[in-house]
Amino acid sequence: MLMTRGLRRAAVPRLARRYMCATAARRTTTSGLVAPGAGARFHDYDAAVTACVERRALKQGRQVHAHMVTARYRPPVYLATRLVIMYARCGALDDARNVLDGMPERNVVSWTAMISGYSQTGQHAEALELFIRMLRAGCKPNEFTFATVLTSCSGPQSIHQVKQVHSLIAKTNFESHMFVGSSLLDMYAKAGNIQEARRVFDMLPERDTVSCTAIISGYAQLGLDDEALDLFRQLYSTGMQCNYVTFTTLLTSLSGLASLDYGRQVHGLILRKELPFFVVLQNSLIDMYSKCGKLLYSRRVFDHMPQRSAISWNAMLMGYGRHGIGHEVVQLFRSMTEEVKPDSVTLLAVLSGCSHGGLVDEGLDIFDLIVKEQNAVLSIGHYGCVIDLLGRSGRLQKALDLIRDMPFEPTPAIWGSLLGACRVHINVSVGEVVAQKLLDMEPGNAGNYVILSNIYAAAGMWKDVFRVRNLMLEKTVTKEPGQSWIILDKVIHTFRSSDRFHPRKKDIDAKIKEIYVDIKAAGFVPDLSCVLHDVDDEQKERMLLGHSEKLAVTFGLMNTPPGLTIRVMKNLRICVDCHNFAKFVSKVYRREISLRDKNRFHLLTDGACTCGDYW
DNA sequence: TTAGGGTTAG
Repeated sequence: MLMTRGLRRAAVPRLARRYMCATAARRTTTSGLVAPGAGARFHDYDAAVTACVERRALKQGRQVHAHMVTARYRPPVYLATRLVIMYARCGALDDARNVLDGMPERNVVSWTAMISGYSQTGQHAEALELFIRMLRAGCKPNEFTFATVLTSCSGPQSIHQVKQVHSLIAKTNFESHMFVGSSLLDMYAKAGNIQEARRVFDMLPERDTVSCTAIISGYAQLGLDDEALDLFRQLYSTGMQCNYVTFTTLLTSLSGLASLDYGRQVHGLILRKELPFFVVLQNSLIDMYSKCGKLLYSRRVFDHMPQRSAISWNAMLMGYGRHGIGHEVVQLFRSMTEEVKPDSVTLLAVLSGCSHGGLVDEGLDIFDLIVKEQNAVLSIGHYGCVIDLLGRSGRLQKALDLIRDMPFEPTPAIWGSLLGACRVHINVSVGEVVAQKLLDMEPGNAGNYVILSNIYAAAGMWKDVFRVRNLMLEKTVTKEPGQSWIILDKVIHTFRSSDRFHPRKKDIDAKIKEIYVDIKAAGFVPDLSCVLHDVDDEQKERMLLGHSEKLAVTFGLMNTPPGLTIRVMKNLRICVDCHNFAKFVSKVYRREISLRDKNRFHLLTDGACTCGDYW
């Protein structure tokens, strides 16, 4: 009876009503006497709102709120805060904000709940703005506020924002609070300052799985895979507890390193832990095996998954594409459409897979089909893939037309893709137009000069090769330092161009000279257009021999038994001369060579490569 | 009384 006093039954949702009754029963049995009044109504509303918060029941929550308004009930701070939380958790941020703005006084909980609502829906500017309003209103943030607001320090100004929030935190004791510290170090790492992230981590009085995972993830996100792996080993040996997020993070770094042995070991650890099924973790395993060159293992993981997300399919499609297995890309894509809806990444994976797999027309057909049937929103990346497909098939003019007609300003990557096609199809006229665009856009990028020089050299236009070299000398050109690595017995051996400091430099030099004689006898001709320095031909040959991937292949040949595949990784795209070198080594020494460059795998067997000399 | 930290494909 009491519970419906002043509350029309029909207006109160069933869920809320049930909680109201439960509260009434409790109160009746404990006190034995329940008097009607404002106190009773508070508990009814409180229980009802709590039920809605727990169940994310927005509709019922709105009804309870409407009931308060109709009954002219003015909720106290606590209850109004619960309403803010209810709306914020249900994603109804405008309603949450209305309640917050209408509160005669607000506490740290109501401010924080609202900030959290904005953070979790990606409205970071609003979150930060509200945080500032909170400070101006004289409300002191607590550990929850700091942990929340830090997650909104993103975007181009993130490092300054993190530093500002950090200076506020430093005035409190919250810097060593586990959640605040984890959030702080995570944001420093995301903003690119791994040193500061590490400093915060090292200062934490206690560490848990999340804080350890956050710092490892920080190294992984910045591509510092070696450091991520080292830190994991160190923390693991001192008793760090791992969960599925830790393993997912670690697998990302092992993928980057292409460290198959560690990858398998971690997989074994995961199996022994008997963790429940997590899609994200399995997706990481698919990606790790594919980037380690073991597609069959990826497929095995993929096939055994009880559930798959679009990301699982995309990871598998990318894997086939990366290995140049075009027909599997197309076949898997067809199966995918029966199970889940392809997304924009799927289209990228299929287009790039068809391009790398040599299935030009199939790729163009799928592109037309998806664009027509699904009204897909196309990004510049999709256009890049189609331009790549047209370029691969030699339809350079069509590719040029598409660049002119597409609704995006062409980026250097787009022109670069076309320039690569001009090199493969030795098209000087289009190549010159494209190169001019590129040289205007990024005059300091050495790679563009090299490819233009390759084109002239392939066409026998030696005067122009000379002209490009002089052009390059006039500018200050830079090149990301190339490095290659090979993993033998879990030890990573890294080589830089003309590595002078490798402990086995003498042995490697002797072996590479021996290889050079052998492959030259089999018909290898060095491609001097890959060197643009103003030196004589003999010196050019010496410089080419210093390329990091040649050193790594040579080191592999020296240190692995006959018959074993040599697996080498490179951080940039492989150069024409090194590709040719590897082809001859595979033939003369009867060795399969797997070369993973920035974009894809080259599997070289008996003088031929799976990329079909287009990459 | 309550708000909170780490993760996968390109």
